[in-house]
Amino acid sequence: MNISEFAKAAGVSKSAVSRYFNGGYLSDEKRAKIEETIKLTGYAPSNSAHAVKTRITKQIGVIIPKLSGESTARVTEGITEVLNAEGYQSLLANTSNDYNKEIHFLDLFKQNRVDGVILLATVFTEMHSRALAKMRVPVIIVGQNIKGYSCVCHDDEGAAYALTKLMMEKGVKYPGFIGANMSDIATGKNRRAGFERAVKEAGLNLNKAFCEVAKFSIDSGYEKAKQIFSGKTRPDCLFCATDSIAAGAMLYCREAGIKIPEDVLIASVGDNRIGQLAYAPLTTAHFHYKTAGISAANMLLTEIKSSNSIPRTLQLDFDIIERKSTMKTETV
Amino acid sequence: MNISEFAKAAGVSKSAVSRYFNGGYLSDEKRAKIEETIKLTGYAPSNSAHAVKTRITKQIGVIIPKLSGESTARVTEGITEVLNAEGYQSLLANTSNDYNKEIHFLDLFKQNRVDGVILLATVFTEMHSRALAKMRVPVIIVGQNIKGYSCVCHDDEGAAYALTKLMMEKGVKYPGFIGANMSDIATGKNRRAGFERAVKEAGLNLNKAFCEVAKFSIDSGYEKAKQIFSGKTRPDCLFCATDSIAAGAMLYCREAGIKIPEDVLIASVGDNRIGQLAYAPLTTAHFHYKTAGISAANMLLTEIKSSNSIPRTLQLDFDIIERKSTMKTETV
DNA sequence: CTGAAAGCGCTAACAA
DNA sequence: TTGTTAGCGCTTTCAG
Repeated sequence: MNISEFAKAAGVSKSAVSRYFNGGYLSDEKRAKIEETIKLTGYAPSNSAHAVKTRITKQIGVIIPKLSGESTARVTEGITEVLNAEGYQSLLANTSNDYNKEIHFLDLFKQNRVDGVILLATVFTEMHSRALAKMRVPVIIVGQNIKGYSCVCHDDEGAAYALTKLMMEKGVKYPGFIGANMSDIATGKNRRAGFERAVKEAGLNLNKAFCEVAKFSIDSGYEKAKQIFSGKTRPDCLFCATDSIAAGAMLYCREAGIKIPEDVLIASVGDNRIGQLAYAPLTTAHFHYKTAGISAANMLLTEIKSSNSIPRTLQLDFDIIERKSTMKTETV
Repeated sequence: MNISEFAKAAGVSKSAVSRYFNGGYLSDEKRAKIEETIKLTGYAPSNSAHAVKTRITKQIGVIIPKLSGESTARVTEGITEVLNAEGYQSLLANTSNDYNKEIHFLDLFKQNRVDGVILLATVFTEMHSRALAKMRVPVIIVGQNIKGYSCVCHDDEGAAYALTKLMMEKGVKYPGFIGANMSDIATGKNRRAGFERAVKEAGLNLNKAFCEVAKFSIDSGYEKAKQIFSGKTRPDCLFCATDSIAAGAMLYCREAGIKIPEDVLIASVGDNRIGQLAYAPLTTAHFHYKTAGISAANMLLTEIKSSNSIPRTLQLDFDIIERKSTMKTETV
């Protein structure tokens, strides 16, 4: 059923119907007639046709690196919550950590004429800039701080620093590190920088054999921990870039009989549920992921409404949560 | 830029451009011209306009009860993966466990003229049937087995039975249960049924004081475990409807000094990552969530293509994974 | 193989 | 307040 048929059924003009749905002048009488006919027919106007005329789709493209991961899930949850509340819908694109797909989805979003885009970024390349430049709609980047774009991000360096420092203060001597790929500025580079700053401040040397780069998974954390702990000497503390990596490392430690925190302290960033319940509850930096999603969505909606606004960056703070994995009395 | 402007820029007719994008007859010469001009201008045809004409949006509405939860995330991941691969986009609607919102989103999807709907169902009411009846597109229901609809679901009763039986065989005498709301047929009713069947078969009586209903959260599991374990007598085994609930229960046990598996066996359904890493690794039934998502999406796509097909139900099997939380030698 | 033209369902002047 | 009308950007006959 289309607007003409519906208008006829209701005994009013197309315009009246259009006005009813878009809030124009309308007599109560016609309004009542229309409402009644809606109940009868279940008519709902077509978004597509509406979009062709108005160039407003009320759809937002959301690009995420993966769905089954607590942090991205929480960000996405925050995003969709405010988007839905404001009458927008989310076109969700999952890249499965393949950032070439980000470009692909950006193109798709262009065809869909979305009103805006939120990109949960990992690696940001030249290709990304080019693809984003072509989008004629506001874009918000979450999780990375990229010059020239509106961003919502976390204090990765600060969190890694605080966590590492907390361990340093327990008097450890041989710091270990399992990080993420350095091309991921926030998770890879910045967290590593924070770790190194704290190590340096403590006057310690970094043994390269204790430093590894893992993928974002428990399995990968397990493997890297195995490598690190299978040498003659072992670290007495381990900073992991993410909770998943730490979870994998802890799994290995349990198997290998390495005690946490007696033999090695462990800390990581993210505050996943997993860390809370682990056999050695994990010291972590709580990032406000959902808040990040909410903020990003609000930022986007603001930009959509005010058509042209300058890029701005929102950095969210973190909370250090100390749990058993670093609870060791000083041994200096 | 629209098709007319683009056609002019490329020196061809609108029809030629349309044919280029939709695969009609076209000379190589024109094809080349068009391709070149696309590179130059970055033109992409509007999905909305396309949808108005063809009534095909290439969008699928996906309704989920929540995003940050491993099982739904994995189902959704499976869904989006095949949808994207087939050139469809997912309009994601998160109800935050408020099933009135499901009706709302169904209405929205009608306006969006989505090509199909996938509903990760929890509670299914009369309102749902009515709303679904109004949709003129194929619908697949995931997670529940509902008469008259195409469904992809799990063997909830069987999994609960197998898990409970596994515990019964260890010679326990006082079964405990933390379930989900009975209005959720799959998770609430069926899992409870499986549990009770195994208990009955073992010739044991169910102490009502050891049975609780929890929400889908760690916190709720914790609270209910507290209630169950704070009486004079205690259960010596505990079946939980979900891993989150079990996780909460384990958290309480750890606090209360109740040893797993020495004092109480625990098992639950879902195989969340959390169970693997827990201080007492959790015995669980692995449900193939991602496969469910993939199957549902494929089923939907099939229905979309073949316009009219009869409802069918696909029930996925499970795997029992025994871990330490039930590893107790028989004490008969 | 190609272009002109009609029309998808809707909105938004405009004149009444 | 209202209805008429001219499109929005695209597809798709249809005649060439």
